[in-house]
Order: sequence, then structure tokens, then C-alpha cells
Amino acid sequence: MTETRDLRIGDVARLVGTTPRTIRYYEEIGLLPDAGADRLAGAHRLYGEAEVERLREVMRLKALLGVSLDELKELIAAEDARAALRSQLRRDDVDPARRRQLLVEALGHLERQLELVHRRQGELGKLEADLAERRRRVRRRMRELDDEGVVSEPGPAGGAGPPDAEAAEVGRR
Amino acid sequence: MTETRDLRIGDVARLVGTTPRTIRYYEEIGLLPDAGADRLAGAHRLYGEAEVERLREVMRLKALLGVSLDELKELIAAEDARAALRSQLRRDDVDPARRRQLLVEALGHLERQLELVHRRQGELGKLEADLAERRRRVRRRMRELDDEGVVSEPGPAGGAGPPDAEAAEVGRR
DNA sequence: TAAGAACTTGACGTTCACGTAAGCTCCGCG
DNA sequence: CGCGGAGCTTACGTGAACGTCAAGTTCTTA
Repeated sequence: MTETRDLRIGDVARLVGTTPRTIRYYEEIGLLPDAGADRLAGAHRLYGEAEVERLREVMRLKALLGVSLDELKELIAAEDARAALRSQLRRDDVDPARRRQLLVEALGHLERQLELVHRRQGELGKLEADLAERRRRVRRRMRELDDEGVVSEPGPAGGAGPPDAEAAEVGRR
Repeated sequence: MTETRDLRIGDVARLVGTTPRTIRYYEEIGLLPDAGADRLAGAHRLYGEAEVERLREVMRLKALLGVSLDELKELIAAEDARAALRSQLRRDDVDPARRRQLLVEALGHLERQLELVHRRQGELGKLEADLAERRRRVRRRMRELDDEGVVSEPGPAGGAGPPDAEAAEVGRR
């Protein structure tokens, strides 16, 4: 159950909801590892579950954090550390110092990502509060308008209320 | 103190942290209202606090929701309704039916924005949970590593081993 | 009123993130 | 074994979102 790597680029694209071109492009700019540095020129790229996961992560971070692919390259270096760890484990190359270093690296990157996520959550929270507040005000003004106007008058029919030109209490700005 | 409109495009740009070109571009594509449809050809654009606010809102939504300027145009239609309301109030053109319609419109747009914000918050929350979980695992593995080989074997080079705080500043690449 | 900074329109250039087309190659199948 | 569909490389094209340059104009201030 080591790693299967029996998916081709089109399969992967369909799995994660993108196009082969995009996957090749990501590889080209170094966002994804060369899917077959071993692969003899001209042969098909082959992927396993691990690279599908990584691509998913890339797309998720891109969408949610709104960073450029270049910035993303820095960010997802955590995946590199994870991959290195895994391949190290498979080769039972258990140099504890090296392993610790990889873990420290991964931890650092995870913390950077979390930092970004938290910043964004904060801003989104503020935005939500502002929008909710504005909604509250609009609702209040609507209530006031409906109350003050005479009885019944639901539809967009003409008529409407009397030229009652007062009650101009408006939430400034 | 109705509206001052004594800011020029460069001032506004500095205030909100962008460039004049961007502001003109936003106007060009209809994201911002023609800052002076009245303005005789060739004269300087003039802005007031209201348009500065709107621009800020535009940039905030763009950054936080990651939508295209085209989608943004739909989204911020709420601002148009608000502007309409205000200008209506200034001209004490108080047709209650029209006012109600504007309020309904604004409410709808606010709700769409909130919907988007909530969706995004959900996804960000999930991402945060995933990242935190991974961090937890990395930390656990690091603890295990440190506990297990504490005195049994010295590393290959230098003092590798003890849970010493920071010995691994990496400058790879 | 003269100078110079900031602005105007118009047009072309640029970067990012892919799309698309061409010509050739590889791989599963009948 | 042949063939059709997916993949490969190379290269040029594209839309979004501005940047930049030029030539002229408008505002402000000394």
C-alpha cells in the first residue's frame, strides 16, 4: 500500500475540478513537483493519491487566502516537508536530527498558514459585523416607513401615503 | 455640511491606498460612478467622503471575497441603492413607494453579500480546523521523537537531540 | 500672471494565470 | 497490429486588472 500512482493528468484534473493545462502550468512554475523527474521525455505523467491531495490543498489555499501562485509556492513548502518525511519513513532512513528538522519546518509553515487564516477570519468577521449592522438599519428604516404610512399598501400600486414630509430621521452616513 | 467633494483623485488614491489609474479604471468599467458626469470635459474629478467610503468598500469586498470586478459590480449595487436613497432625501423627494423599493433592493444586496461572507467563513473555518489538526499531529510526533531518543544515541554531527528550543534555523534553496 | 505640480484623455505595454492550436507520441482495445 | 483517444511539448493567444508614457490642460500658489 505504498503508493499507487496510476492516475493520469486528465483523471486528476477531473478529480479536483480543474484542467490538465493548469496542472502542467503549476508544475512548470514549481508549485507542484515534477510529476516524474524520472519519466523519460515524452512519457505520460503519473499521479497518486498524495499528489491529488496536494493539488487540492493548493487550490484551496489559493481560493481562500487569495494569494498569488508565487506566494503560494512559499506557503505550501509545508507539503514539501511532509513529503520528505514520508519518503524518509519509507526508506527507513531514520536520522533523528534530520527528522526533527523536517518536523520543525513543517510546523513553521503550518503556523504561517494559520496566521494568514486567522488574519483573514478577523477581517471577514469585521466585514460581517458591518454588513449585519447595515442590514439592521435598513430593516429598521423599512419598519418605520411601513408604520408611518397609513394602513395597508403592500403592492407597487400608485397611491401610496400622504405627502407627509416629516419624520426625516436618517441614520447619518 | 451636505457634501464637500474637495478631494482630487490623487488624494483619494492615497487615502485608500491605491493609484489614480485604478480609480479611473474602476470608473471606466462602471464600478464607480462617473465622478462628475457634470464635470466639463478635461476638468479634474472631485470626490467627497461618500465616494471614498464606497471605494474602500469595493476594495474590501474585492480582497476578502475574491470576486472579479465584474461580479463586484453586481454585488455593490447595494451602494447604488443607498446613494439613491440619500440623494432622494436631499431633494426631499419623498415618494414612500419608491423609498420602500430602494430599501428592499439594498436589503437584498446586503443579504447576498452576507451569504457570500458566511460561505467563506465556513470554508475558512474548515481550513483552520484542518491546519490546527495537522499542527497537533506534527507536535505530537515531535514530542515522541524527542522523548524516545533522549539519551540513547548522540546525533551524527553536533549535539542533535534534546528538546532544546531552537537549533534548526534552515536556509534551504 | 507665470510656473509647476497634479490632472486629463488616449493609447499601448505588462503580468498573471491560464486557454488553445499544432504536430507528434504513447497507451489501452478489439 | 492498427487505431483512436488521451498526453506530450512548444508556442502563441487571451482576458482581467491595471502600469506607463505622451501631449496637452487645469489648479494652485508665489
